[in-house]
Amino acid sequence: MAVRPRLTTAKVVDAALELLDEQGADALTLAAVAARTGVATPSLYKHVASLGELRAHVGVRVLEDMTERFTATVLGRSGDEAVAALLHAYRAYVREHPHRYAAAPMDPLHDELQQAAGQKLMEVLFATLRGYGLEGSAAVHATRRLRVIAHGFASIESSGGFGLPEGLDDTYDQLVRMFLDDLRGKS
Amino acid sequence: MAVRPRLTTAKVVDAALELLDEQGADALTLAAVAARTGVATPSLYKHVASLGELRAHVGVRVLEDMTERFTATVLGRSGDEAVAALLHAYRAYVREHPHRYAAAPMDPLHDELQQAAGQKLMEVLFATLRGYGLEGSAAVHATRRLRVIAHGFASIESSGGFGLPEGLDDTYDQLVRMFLDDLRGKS
DNA sequence: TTGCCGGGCTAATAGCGTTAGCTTTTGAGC
DNA sequence: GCTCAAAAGCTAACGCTATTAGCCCGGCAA
Repeated sequence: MAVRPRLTTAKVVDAALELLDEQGADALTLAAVAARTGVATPSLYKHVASLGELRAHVGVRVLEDMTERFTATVLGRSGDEAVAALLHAYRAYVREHPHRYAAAPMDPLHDELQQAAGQKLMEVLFATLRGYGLEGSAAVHATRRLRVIAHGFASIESSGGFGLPEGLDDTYDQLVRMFLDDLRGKS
Repeated sequence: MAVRPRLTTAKVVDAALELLDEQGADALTLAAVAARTGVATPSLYKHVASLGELRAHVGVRVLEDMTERFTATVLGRSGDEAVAALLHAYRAYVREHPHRYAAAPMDPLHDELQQAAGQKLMEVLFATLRGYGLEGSAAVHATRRLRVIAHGFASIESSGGFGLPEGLDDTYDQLVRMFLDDLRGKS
């Protein structure tokens, strides 16, 4: 019979991501990944140290995915236009892949495996705020405010926390404008 | 021998909250709750329908707890002072009880059991914005922006997502000021 | 006193992550 | 092309989880 191609860590993570997208975080189980990759559950341990490590790998993929999207969005833009585009791209990503976003680590810098991917994503956010003349800690604070708005809104929206979805676009536009006004207002 | 007092749903939830505070969400297991209440695991089902329902009850408690704290904070204040106090109380609560906050439902209005508690908490936020002359949907948007800032910052901070904790107070102050400026800026 | 029923119990099941140990397959060196 | 070691699969098993079924005791009502 046809020999199936050997399994790799990357393929395991692929399967995990599919499962995550389709059925949510609770469905991301080693048994399910094994079934999808056509292998017995314990065999996965040849490619992944534990469920926790698999989750960490998934987190890295999500961070990379976001970095790619946001980089493409911001490229060729600057100033208010870039910031607004970034914020809208952030929200759009979470709407398209809610489970994926929920699986993204909030503190990637504290994990050996995720540190590099986290750093790159942060750099995109940081770079988008270039051109506002922010120096030193002011740039750090501004990046944090950006994250607070993007993550705050997206996480509440994606969990249905806003009650009725009515007027959510307006709410987000107001947040974007608030942030831009704030950026311009303080040196 | 001394008859131990009978178990009630409230006591089960009490034990669950203790466990949550002390050891985090993953430690909130029926076995652990049973051990703490001095009962066999299946006996819990006489007071709680499932682990999911227990979690929902815990969520209600957290919402009520927050409502109480925030109400006390806002009472006797108004305008910018009230809003700033509320935002700082929000952050303080999450810092004091990170696991508890993480167990709070983000969409309480969509759950029969949690709806009332969620409504009350929202009313406190809503009422705090009284006096800014916001009418109709403008008040809704403003409340949403408030939530985005409070939840966004608190959830990132409590999961260590800001990297170094340096200057976090300043970042938060800037967010508070940004929100207040925004409130005053638009009618 | 009788009987009911609420709230405890034990036993059992299915599913999970994980480990141990065996077998098969693969690929590199002679 | 053969050999042999390492990589990668497998089955069996363990302990933990939530959950269900069924029994039993003790208090309260008729």
